[in-house]
Amino acid sequence: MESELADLLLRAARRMRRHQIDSLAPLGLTPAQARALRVIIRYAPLRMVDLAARLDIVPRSATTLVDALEEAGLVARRPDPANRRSLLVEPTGAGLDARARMSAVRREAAEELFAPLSAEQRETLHGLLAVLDDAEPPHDCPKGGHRD
Amino acid sequence: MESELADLLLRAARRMRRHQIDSLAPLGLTPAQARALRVIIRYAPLRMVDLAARLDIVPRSATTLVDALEEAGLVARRPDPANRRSLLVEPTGAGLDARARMSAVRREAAEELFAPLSAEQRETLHGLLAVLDDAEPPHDCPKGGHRD
DNA sequence: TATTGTTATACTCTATAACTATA
DNA sequence: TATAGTTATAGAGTATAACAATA
Repeated sequence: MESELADLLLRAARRMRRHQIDSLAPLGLTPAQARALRVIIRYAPLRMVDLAARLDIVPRSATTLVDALEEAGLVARRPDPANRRSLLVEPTGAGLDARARMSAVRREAAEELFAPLSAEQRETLHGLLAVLDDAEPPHDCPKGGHRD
Repeated sequence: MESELADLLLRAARRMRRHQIDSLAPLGLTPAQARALRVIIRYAPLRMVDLAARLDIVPRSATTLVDALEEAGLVARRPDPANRRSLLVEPTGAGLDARARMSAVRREAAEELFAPLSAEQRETLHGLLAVLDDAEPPHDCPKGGHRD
C-alpha cells in the first residue's frame, strides 16, 4: 500500500534530519543552512531568486538562510553589475573552508543511516529515488542540471 | 555517493510533506496531527508517553498534537484507572469518522508521488526503506510491532 | 528517586503579504 | 506592469528545562 511507503519515506527522512542536526551542530550550521551553502558553493555567483529556485523554497526563505550564512562569515552578498535589483551570493574563503568539513560530516551521517544496506541496495535505492526526483515539475533554474 | 542518496531522500520527503499539507488542509489537519490521529486510532487507548514513543517525538511534543486533536473533537483524554499519573488517549466518534477521509487523501497523495514508479519498483523501494526502518534503535513501546 | 504529563519557552524551516527599488 | 529582494508576520514541528502530581 502506497501510504505505508509514504510513511517509511518520511520516517527515514526524519531520522536523517535528526542525524544531520547533531552532526552539523559542531560546525554551527543547521541542515538547511548547510544545504544552502553547498548550493551556493556549487553555483556561485548566483542571484537570490536562483538560489531559492535551486533550494525549492520561496525567495523570502532564502533571505533568512543567507542572512545566517553571511553573519557566520561563510558567504557574501554583492551587487549584480548587470542588474541593480539583484544581489549575487558567493562563498567567502571561510565558506569554502567549511565545505570539506561539511562533506565529511554529511558522508558520515549518510554512511550511518544507510549502513544496513549493501552497496548494491544503495544503488537500487538511489535509482528509484532519482526516478521520483526527475519526475518533479521543472523549476525555472538558469542553467539546467541538478537542483541540489 | 551516500550523501547524494541522502539528498534524494530528503527531496522526496520534502515534496511528500508539501503534498500532504495541501491534501490534508481541507480536513483541517496538519501532517503531524494526521499521523498522530492514525496512531491513536490504531493503538487506542494509549498513554501520552506511549504515543510519543510511537511517533518518535518527546512527550511534550505529543501534548501539543493531542491538544489540537482534542480541540478539533477528534480525540479525548481520560484518566488511566491503573495509574493516576497517566492519561489515556482515544479517538472520538468524529475521530473515527475522519479516518476514512484521511486514508483516501493520503492514498491519493502517495499515489501521485509514486506514480513514476511501477508496482514492482514501489515494492522494491518499500523493501529497502523497511530495512532502514527495522535497523532503527528500538523504542520502548509497550507491545512491539510497527511504530507508525 | 523515577515516572507522567504539563507549563513556559525557544528555535528551525518555511510560507504569505506588503513594501521598495529597479526594469 | 513585472521583477528582485526585503521587512513584517505567522504557523508547523519539534526541542529543552523546570515543575507538579504520583509511584
